[in-house]
Amino acid sequence: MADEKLTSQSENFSEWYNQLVLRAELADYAPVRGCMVVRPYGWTLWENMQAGLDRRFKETGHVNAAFPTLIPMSFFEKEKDHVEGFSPELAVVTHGGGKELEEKLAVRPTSETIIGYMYSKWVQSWRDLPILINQWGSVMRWELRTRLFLRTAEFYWQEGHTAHASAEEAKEETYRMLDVYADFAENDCAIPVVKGYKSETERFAGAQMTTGIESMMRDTKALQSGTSHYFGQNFAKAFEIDFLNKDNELEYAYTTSWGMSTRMIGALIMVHGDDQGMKMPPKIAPIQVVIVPIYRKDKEKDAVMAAVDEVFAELKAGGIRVKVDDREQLSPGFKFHDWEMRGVPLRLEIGPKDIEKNSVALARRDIPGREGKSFVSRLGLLDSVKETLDSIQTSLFEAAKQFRDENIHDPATYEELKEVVEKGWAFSYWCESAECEAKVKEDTKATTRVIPFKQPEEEGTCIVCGKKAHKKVYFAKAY
RNA sequence: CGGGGCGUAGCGCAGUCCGGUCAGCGCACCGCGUUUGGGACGCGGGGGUCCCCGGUUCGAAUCCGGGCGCCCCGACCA
Repeated sequence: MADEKLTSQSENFSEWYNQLVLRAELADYAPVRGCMVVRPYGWTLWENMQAGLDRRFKETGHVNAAFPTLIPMSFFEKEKDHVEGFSPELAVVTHGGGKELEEKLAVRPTSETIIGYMYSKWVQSWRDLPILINQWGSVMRWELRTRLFLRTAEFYWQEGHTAHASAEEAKEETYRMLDVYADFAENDCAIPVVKGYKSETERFAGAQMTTGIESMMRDTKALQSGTSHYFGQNFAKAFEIDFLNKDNELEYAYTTSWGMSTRMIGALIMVHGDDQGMKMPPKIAPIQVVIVPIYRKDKEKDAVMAAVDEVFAELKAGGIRVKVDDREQLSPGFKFHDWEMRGVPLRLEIGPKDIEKNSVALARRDIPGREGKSFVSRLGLLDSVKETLDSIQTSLFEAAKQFRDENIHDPATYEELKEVVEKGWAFSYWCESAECEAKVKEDTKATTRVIPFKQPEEEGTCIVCGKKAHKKVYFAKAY
């Protein structure tokens, strides 16, 4: 079992994060450098995320398929920016069946190339479009510096790849899927996000436009948790995805891709977690309610366990993901801390006093200590539990939003910007030049995160160079 | 890839300077008993190629040479 206390967030935020991931049994280090094992508690969380996303993908007309892990190396040569972006981090298979391969194979770092190749075979006519395919899988990028969930050599994700007959339609798709991500992040994960464009330098390798959702972690650093790209005809030209349009003219298709990964788990931990551990939003929590039985003598135990079993059955039948912690050798106090660390949103205590009064004790994970405890009647318990879970879901979102908004600053001068990005985000006018962007990065290590879709009416002056600026952008240190 | 730290029981560590009762501690684990509304306790017990390879030595966790791995901090990235 874990040691008693986690390193506090204020003492050492990364240490807090690492300890929490290991102790909550979300993931563990694999024998291969940079790789992780996602443990059952972490994977169940991922499955719940997958369910929320997959439902939204299906609702927007997408279907799932699977493409291979190995991609001929030559495919990466076909799109100039793409190869430049990804070659440094490719893992390459050179041998198979004991022999050196004629053509080396890359372990996919993302699947634009192989999917582009396949789409070129499948598309001849405008009637074949659009193609709206998603795949769930893993990819590998040879990262230099890794962190569990945030950046690992292999990570699990989904990648949607679509091809369309017009630029407008493909752009619509790009925005639509970013909206899906934002909706999922805010409603299911209780993580407030900013939607917007990535700057030219932050753009995905090979994309004409990259959009993303950005959120603020408890240490005020920014994390991008989902992206959606518009490729124009770049990949279509590279892989000859062409079709006859309604005017009987040969035209290249317009493609998009969009992805969200297990990094979202890292976001969840860092957006909601506190010194006690995780806080799982009820909608995706692997366990929504844990029941801790409390008793002294065997006689009490029988009565308590009978009540516990009844409550368990009632909640389970009501569709709640509920677990009874019936470990005999551990004290209730230990169990309280244990489940708090794992982030279970609602704890239910049942002891002799509750049997007497036909009640149960509820303890909310989002409100620490006595304040979060209440005693409710066994009658109508399912409704009380559901209401409380809804309330926790909402309050997690509100708390995260408040924290984020409190830490977004509007510096008046460049000097002030430099101070502000040490403890939050700066929201400033920017002339959109790469030079000014680079200067901020050099001076502060903060980068442009997103250029929000929602922009003020007025124009302003660039916080860096003072020239006329049309856009406001978030500058922040990022993961 | 540079800088720092580390590798001894499942986990966290001491021991390494100065070679020889140094194979040890805490937690976890197993057994029995008492406990249980905010991190229980007593007694008994099991568990180790001291990261690997080589060298020095009568003798190496300890000294020397080489390797491997992991973590943390910096340049690239979902």
